[in-house]
Amino acid sequence: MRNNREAQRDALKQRLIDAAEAQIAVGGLSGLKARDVTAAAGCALGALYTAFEDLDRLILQVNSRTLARLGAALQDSVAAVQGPRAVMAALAQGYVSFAQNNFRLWAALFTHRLPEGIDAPEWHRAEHAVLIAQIIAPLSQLRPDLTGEALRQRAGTVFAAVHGVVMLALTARFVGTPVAQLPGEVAALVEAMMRGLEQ
Amino acid sequence: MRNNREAQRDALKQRLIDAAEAQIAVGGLSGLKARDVTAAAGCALGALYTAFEDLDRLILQVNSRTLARLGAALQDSVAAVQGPRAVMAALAQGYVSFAQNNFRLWAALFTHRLPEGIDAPEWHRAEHAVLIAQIIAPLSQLRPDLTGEALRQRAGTVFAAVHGVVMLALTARFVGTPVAQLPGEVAALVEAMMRGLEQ
DNA sequence: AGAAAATAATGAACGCTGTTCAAGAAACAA
DNA sequence: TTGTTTCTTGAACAGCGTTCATTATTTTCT
Repeated sequence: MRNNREAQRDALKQRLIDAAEAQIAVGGLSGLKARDVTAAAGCALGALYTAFEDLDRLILQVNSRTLARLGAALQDSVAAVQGPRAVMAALAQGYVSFAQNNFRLWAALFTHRLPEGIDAPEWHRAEHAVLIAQIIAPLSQLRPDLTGEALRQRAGTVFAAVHGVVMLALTARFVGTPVAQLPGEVAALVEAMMRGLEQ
Repeated sequence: MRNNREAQRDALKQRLIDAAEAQIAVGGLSGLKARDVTAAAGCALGALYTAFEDLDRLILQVNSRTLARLGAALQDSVAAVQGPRAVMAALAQGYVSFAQNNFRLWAALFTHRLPEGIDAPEWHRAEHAVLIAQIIAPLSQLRPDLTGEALRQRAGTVFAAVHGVVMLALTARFVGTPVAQLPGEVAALVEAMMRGLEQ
C-alpha cells in the first residue's frame, strides 16, 4: 500500500504545521522550537527533518496558511461594499483587523527570512499576490490611465504605505501610531492617497 | 587614578560598538556573534558582559549611532530646499538613500527586539524622534489646522507610510516596489499624500 | 614603598539551539 | 517467509549567548 505511506506522511506534515502555527501564534517566530513542535505533533525530533527540509520550510507552510486566511479576510471585508473609495477604505480596515487579531502569525509573514542565498519556491512567492490583488480593481477605477505593470506597481505602493503604518503601530515600540488611533490614521492615509492619486 | 579605569572601560565599550557596527553592516543583525565581536575588539569573550549587560544592549548602542547618522543625513537632505512640499520630497528621498546606503544598519533599527518584558531605556526611546522631527515643520505649513499631538501623530503616519514602501522594497522579496522604481514610487506617494492632506 | 582590598579580564563550562546520522523498526516486494 | 527498501528514532554534534571560579590588575591604605 503506497497510499498508506503517503497518507501517514501527509498526516505528519499536517500535525507539524498545526503545531508550528499554534506555537508561532503564542510565542512568535522566535518561540518556535524544533523540540517543542515535534513533541506537540507527537513525533520524534528527527522526524521533522524527514517531513521538511528544515524549520524554515515548515515556517513557509505556516505563512502559506496565513496568507490564505488573510486573502479570505480581505475578500470578506469588501463583500458588501460599493465604490472604489469605499472598497479601498474597507480593505485597509480589513487589513488592520487581521493584523491585530492574528498579530504574531501576521508578523511572521514579514519577519521570516530564509537562509542567505536560498529563495522561496515560486508557489509561495505567488501566494503573496493576495496582498495586492484586491487593491487593483478599485485603484484602476480611480486611475483609469494606469494599466498593466504600472497599475500593479502603484497598487503595491498603496499596500506598502498602509502596511507601514500598521507595522510600525503594532510592532515598533518607539515610533508609530498608538493602536487606539490606528484605524483612524489608516483611514486618513488611504483617503489622502486616494484624493491625491486621482488625476 | 579612577580616570584610568573609566577611560579604559569606555575605550573597550567603543571598540565593542565599533566592532558590532562593522559586523552588522556586513552580515546583518543575525550575523552579530559574541565571539566574533570580542575577537575583533581584542578582548575576551567574557569582557563583553562587563561592558554591556548583554548583546541586545550592545545592539542598542549601534542603533543609537545609526539614528544619529540618519538624523544628520535627513538634515543634510533639506539644507538647501525651500517650501513644504519640496522639503517633504527631499526628506523622503533622503530616507530612501540612507536606507539603501546603510541597508543592514538601517534594517537593524526596525528588526531588533529586546527580550520580552524588557523595554528600552528612555534615552534610546527619545532618539527615535529624529525619524519624525523634520516632518513636522513642513506638515504644519500644509496643514495649519493641525497642532500639538495631532500634528505629531499625522507626521508619524506620513513617516510610517514612506517607511513601509522603502521597507518592503528593500527587504521583502515577494511584494514591494522594484528598487529601481523606489525613488519614483516614494515621490509619487509623498506627492499624493501631500495633495490629499491639504484641506 | 609595600601590603591589602577591590575590581576587572579571562576562557572553560553550561544550557539551549537546529541539524545529522548510525541504529533499529516498519512496510513493501519476492 | 525472506530480502529490500523506507521511515523513525533519539543520542550526538556544532554553534550560540551567557556565567563564573580563577587569575591579573588597579586602587587604597599604612
